[in-house]
Amino acid sequence: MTAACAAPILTARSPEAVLNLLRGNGMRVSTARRAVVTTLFAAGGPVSAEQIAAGLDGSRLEVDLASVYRNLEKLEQLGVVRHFHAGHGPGRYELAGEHEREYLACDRCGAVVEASPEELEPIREEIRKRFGYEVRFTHFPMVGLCAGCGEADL
Amino acid sequence: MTAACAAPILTARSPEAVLNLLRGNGMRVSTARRAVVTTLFAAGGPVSAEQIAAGLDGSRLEVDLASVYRNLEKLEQLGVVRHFHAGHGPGRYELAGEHEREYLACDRCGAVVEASPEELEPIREEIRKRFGYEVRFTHFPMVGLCAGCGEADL
DNA sequence: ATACTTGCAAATGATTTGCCAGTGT
DNA sequence: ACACTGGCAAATCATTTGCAAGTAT
Repeated sequence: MTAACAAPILTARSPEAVLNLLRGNGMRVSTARRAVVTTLFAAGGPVSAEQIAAGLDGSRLEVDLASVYRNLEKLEQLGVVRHFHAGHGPGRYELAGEHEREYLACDRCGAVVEASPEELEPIREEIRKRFGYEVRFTHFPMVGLCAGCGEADL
Repeated sequence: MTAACAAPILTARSPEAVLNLLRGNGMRVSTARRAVVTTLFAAGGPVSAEQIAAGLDGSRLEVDLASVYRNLEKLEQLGVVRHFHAGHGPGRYELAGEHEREYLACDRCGAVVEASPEELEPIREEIRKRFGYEVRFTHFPMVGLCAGCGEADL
């Protein structure tokens, strides 16, 4: 196999673009692989491996879960996919863009909002100064209560 | 059984104090229970259920893991114990103090440092303002690279 | 004596791995 | 043809649950 590219190659515009990218990296385009990719495009946001396996519409499993995980892993190595863990529950996968994404997750309803590294920089800086830690909310988002759940709490 | 107290009752000074607290709440003091409590005191910091079951010294399992989890759950309901999830890997349990604790975890080496809600308030405020989220790093710490691992990274 | 507890086994949920048959190229 | 893949079953990891036997009170 050709050497895998660890750094994100480019923002994939379409399922076909990704599929070609795969071909270019010595990977084959199988039905399962195609399903994972197109489902990821159709989802338009973070989804679980199980959702991908079910083909979004929650119907019967169209692709074996093991294959989904194996494909997601490879796609992630190619920089086409990324995933994060929002509290309890399964990991969430989505197409990777050219810009890094960080998140905030609601502990109660599971809602996830995206944040850009730039707008989180002041926070990162504060933590860096105070604790010497370089925090990232890309793989493990910040967890708390979203506006809605926070109100319901009072 | 007596109504369980959800709010933290008091800071437990000693294993005996906790054990008495349990008795006062209609719980019995069994060998397994005693082991969990004393191990928690001996640990002096966050440990996994497995470590507790092994009796710290990593020897053979002294208490069944299921019992450890069951006990930790009850102790947590009583406000004597708390736990958090630092990235991948098992949850970490420790004695609860009177003050709430938040954490920062290193994604690479697993190191966890404690932070007080007060020193994190500016960050909480920033997030509140910017996203309307009320974040807490008590159950899901902030994750990143600690000073040591960050350097090794460059 | 009785209810609370335990150990052990089996079940869960998320994810990974072994294997061999199937298929892109 | 041949290496890459997929499906399926079994294995892992962390945690939970069912149960019958054991024990604190």
